[in-house]
Amino acid sequence: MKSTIKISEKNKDFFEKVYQVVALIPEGKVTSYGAIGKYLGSPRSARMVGWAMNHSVKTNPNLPAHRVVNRNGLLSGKMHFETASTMADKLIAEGLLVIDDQIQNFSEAFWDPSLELEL
DNA sequence: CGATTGACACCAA
DNA sequence: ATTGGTGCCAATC
Repeated sequence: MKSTIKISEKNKDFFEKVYQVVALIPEGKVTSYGAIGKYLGSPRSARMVGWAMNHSVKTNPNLPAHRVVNRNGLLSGKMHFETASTMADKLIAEGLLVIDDQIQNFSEAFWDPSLELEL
């Protein structure tokens, strides 16, 4: 069943939307920057999503940013966490298969907001 | 204000 | 299939 989130119009900032989507990522699932950007209407603004995440660590430390990886399912931003192993460790703890900072079952663990969520 | 950087993605060769 | 180059938008220097 679709969550039907519907990002409130109160979210005026692009970053807020990113935070919202990331916060809605179910445990054991992951998504990509491009998917989030696409969901927000800017499929080419993946870098922006990454930028938002970078700040999210300081602004929203509770945000499950470890569930956001690049298009390849690679834990590109693991170095931005408390420790370089925090990201992979959390993903593994959630049931994901992460080897060498690479999500093995990325295909089945992939969670596309554009598909799972209703705009 | 101009140039460079950044947790990326996509197209072309 | 792999590698290289270009585009995205905002922030920081």
